[in-house]
Amino acid sequence: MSKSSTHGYSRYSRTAAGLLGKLIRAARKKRRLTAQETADRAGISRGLLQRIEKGDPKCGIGAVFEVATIVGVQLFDADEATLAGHTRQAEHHLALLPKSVRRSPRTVTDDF
Amino acid sequence: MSKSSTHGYSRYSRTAAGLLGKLIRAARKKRRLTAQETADRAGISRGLLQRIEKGDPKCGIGAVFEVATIVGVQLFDADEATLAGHTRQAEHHLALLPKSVRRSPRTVTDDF
DNA sequence: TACTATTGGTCTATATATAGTTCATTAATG
DNA sequence: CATTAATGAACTATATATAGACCAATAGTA
Repeated sequence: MSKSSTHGYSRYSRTAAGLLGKLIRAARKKRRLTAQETADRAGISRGLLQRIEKGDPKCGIGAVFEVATIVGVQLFDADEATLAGHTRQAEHHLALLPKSVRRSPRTVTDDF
Repeated sequence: MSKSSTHGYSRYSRTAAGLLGKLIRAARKKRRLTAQETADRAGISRGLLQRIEKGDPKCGIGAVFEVATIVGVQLFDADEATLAGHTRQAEHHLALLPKSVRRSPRTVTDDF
């Protein structure tokens, strides 16, 4: 973090992470899953689950996705197969784009 | 990671993280943003951006959300205000749920 | 084709996320 | 009301994510 570092990321990112955490927590309780059992199923510690539900932006996205899936919160509201389909589509889309982004030649004249 | 640790998270989580990375990469190139400039705007290193676009599940969710926002990939396809509204709704929903999940009393009889 | 920005990869030092405890408090349930 | 599972909040040691170089290969432009 080379930027401000005082508050880290943008408000939007923090809001999004916080919302996801709350959705996870609500879904977990709705399904009557204990924090410990949920953590066990996800293969993480109970402490990390607490941070995830609190919306800590430093949590690994894999751990968050894992927990979200377990408690039934769908990020892309799609199953595995559909997701794979979207992946192929994204790859196809990506293949059509230039492989490296060539920045505007900077108007090299460097005038003053 | 106390589980298998050989491949880490579930296939679904890895697919989701990978898809998100590809979407970010495609969106970045579509907007003609170089990796370096995007990383600078997000306040992260170029190396981390590479890992994010590659779908590395170990990347912090805050960093991923930050980059996603910058290149225009909306996780919740909603703006800041709408997100805050959803947050309040989640909080309300959460307030109605029992504060701690009481596991089935285990049929304590411990019979045999 | 020549030039050079962009990218991908590797490596190291540092920061920090995580697991795994412990303890106190809370709140379901009987 | 009593019991005790569940939670929240520290704390420490270890694993590892990250920044910040570096270099080589690629691929846009002119």
